[in-house]
Amino acid sequence: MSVGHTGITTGPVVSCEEHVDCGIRDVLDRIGDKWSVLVVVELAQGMRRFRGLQRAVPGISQRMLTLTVRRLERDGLLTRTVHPTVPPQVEYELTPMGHSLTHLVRALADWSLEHRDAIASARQEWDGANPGSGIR
Amino acid sequence: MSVGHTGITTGPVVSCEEHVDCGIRDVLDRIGDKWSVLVVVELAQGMRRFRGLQRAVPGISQRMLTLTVRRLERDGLLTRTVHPTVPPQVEYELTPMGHSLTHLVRALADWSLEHRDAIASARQEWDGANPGSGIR
DNA sequence: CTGGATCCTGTTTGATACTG
DNA sequence: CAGTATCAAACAGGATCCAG
Repeated sequence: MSVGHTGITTGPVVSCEEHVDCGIRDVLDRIGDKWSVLVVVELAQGMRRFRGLQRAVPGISQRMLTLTVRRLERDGLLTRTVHPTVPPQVEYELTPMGHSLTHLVRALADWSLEHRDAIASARQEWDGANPGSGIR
Repeated sequence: MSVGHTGITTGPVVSCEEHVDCGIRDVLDRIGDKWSVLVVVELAQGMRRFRGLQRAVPGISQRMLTLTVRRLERDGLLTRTVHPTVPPQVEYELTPMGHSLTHLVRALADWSLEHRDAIASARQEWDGANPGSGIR
């Protein structure tokens, strides 16, 4: 560490002016995939079981739901509680860190809603000006 | 999912009353890819040319930079200005909407920095408890 | 019910070579 | 400098079958 600007050694508040990558990639690799955000949003409303999650997130396959919750569990964003009953019962619930992530997701949703129209028209205009460009 | 079923509507934790997907997918498809955020962060500091961008985003290939800026241009997040000189000069600059996106990116970076340690240790712990699971 | 294991497909990305 | 074109590798995701 060579930055001694404020004399603080371990607690840099945010400064994206120095490095392009401020660790954003870590978050995006986590929530940027196809299903994680949807699962987190559903779990924001309370504990869910496997089937409940799958029903709540239409279109997700068994395989992808398993992979998604495993990754979220690995990152400490949710807990997985197995009840050794028959048939088996597994409960998924957000951790405090998982709940804090929902605030970020909220910000994402807000920005999305605020600009979706502008983006849609920008796309339409661009596609009109650049026919057959292959960009999507 | 939200209406007509058993009333577990435990309050407005997240205001996604109608759909689990509030349009978040639109944003994530846009900025969730490997390079867009890095390009946007670099452009947040001002106008850049093609080579400048490529130098500022280490590891990006010519091809991916081209694709990335084209998509961002299509979505109205940046402008591409061609100067018919020799050699050619192309300037990229964020639009107002692109700048507003940087605020969201900042929120992402904030959350990331705030929780990166907790996530790292959670991963380490999980990996220790689940050897050879193949999850990453 | 909760997954693990396999196979298969489309998309994304990187490397390389070439152009105006 | 600023791309385009092409090929191949890597990966994510879906479908299906099977097990505890």
